[in-house]
Amino acid sequence: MISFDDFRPVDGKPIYLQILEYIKRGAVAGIIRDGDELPSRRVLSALLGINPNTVQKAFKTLEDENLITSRAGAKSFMTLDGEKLRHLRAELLEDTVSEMARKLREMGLSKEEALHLLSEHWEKEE
Amino acid sequence: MISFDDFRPVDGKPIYLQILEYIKRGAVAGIIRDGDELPSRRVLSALLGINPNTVQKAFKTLEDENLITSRAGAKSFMTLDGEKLRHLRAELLEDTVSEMARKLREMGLSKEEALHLLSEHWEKEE
DNA sequence: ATAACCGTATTATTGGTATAGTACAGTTGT
DNA sequence: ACAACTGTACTATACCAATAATACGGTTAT
Repeated sequence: MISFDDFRPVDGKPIYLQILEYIKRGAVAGIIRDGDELPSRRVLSALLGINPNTVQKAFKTLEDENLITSRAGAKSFMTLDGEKLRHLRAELLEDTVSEMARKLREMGLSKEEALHLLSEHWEKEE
Repeated sequence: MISFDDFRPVDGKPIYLQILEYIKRGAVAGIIRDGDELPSRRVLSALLGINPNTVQKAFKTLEDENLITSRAGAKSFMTLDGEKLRHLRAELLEDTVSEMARKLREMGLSKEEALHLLSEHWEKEE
C-alpha cells in the first residue's frame, strides 16, 4: 500500500496536481513500484483532510496517463514499466531544473552562486 | 521605464502573480531600481495581450507590499530601499531553492546528482 | 449471501482568476 | 484650458478548483 506519510497539501497549486506529482516523484525515486496498491479515494481524502472528489480527480488524471489502473469496486494499483519510468524521470527533472534555473537567472545569479546556494541548502536539510 | 520585453505569461499559475514575481526578481537582479517608472495598466495589458484588471491586481498587490507607489492620474514607480531589497532577495532565493531541493529529493537524487544536473542545464542555456 | 468496502457519476455551491465594459477623477503635456 | 493620458472603482460573466451530498453498481472478505 502506497504511503502518504510525508505528503501535506499546500496552497498556491491545485491539490489534485500536488497528489499527482507526489506519486510521480515517488515512482521516479523507486519508492512506488509497479503493482503497488493505492489507498481508496475515501480513505485517502479522510487522511489528507480533503474532499473525495479532489482525490478522484488526481487518480482519474493518473489513469488517463496510464500510470494507474482502476476498476469499479476494487482498489487502484500502479501500472509502470521501464519505458514509462524513463520518460517520467526525464520529464520531471527537466521541468524542475529548468524552472529553478530560470528564476535564479532572473535574479541575476551566476552559475557558481546558484550551485553554491543549492549545495548549502542541501546540507542544511540533511 | 521598466521593460517587459522578456516576459511572457504562461499557464499553470495566476498571471498577476507572474507579473508580481517578474518585477520582484528584476529588483533583486538590480535591473529594476528605486524610482523606476512602470508602464501604465492600460499600456502593459495591451502589450501582454491580457486584461487591464489583471495588471491592476498585480500592481495593487505590489502597492500593498510597499514596493511601488501609485497616485491617481500619474504613472506608478518603484519605491525600493536596501532593507526591502535584502529581505526580498533572501525570501525569493529561499523559496526557489527549497522548492527545487524538495522535488529533487522526492525523486531520490543525491546532492551530487542534483548539483551536476543544475550545472549541466546552466551550461546548456548559456 | 451479505455486509462492508470499492470506483464512478451526478448535481449544487463557493471562492478565485480572468475577462469585458463602463465610469469618474486626477495628472500631464501642449 | 484642454485633450490625452493616468489610477481607481464598479458590475457582470465565464471558467476552474474545491467542497458537499447523494446515488448506483461492482468487488471482497466473512
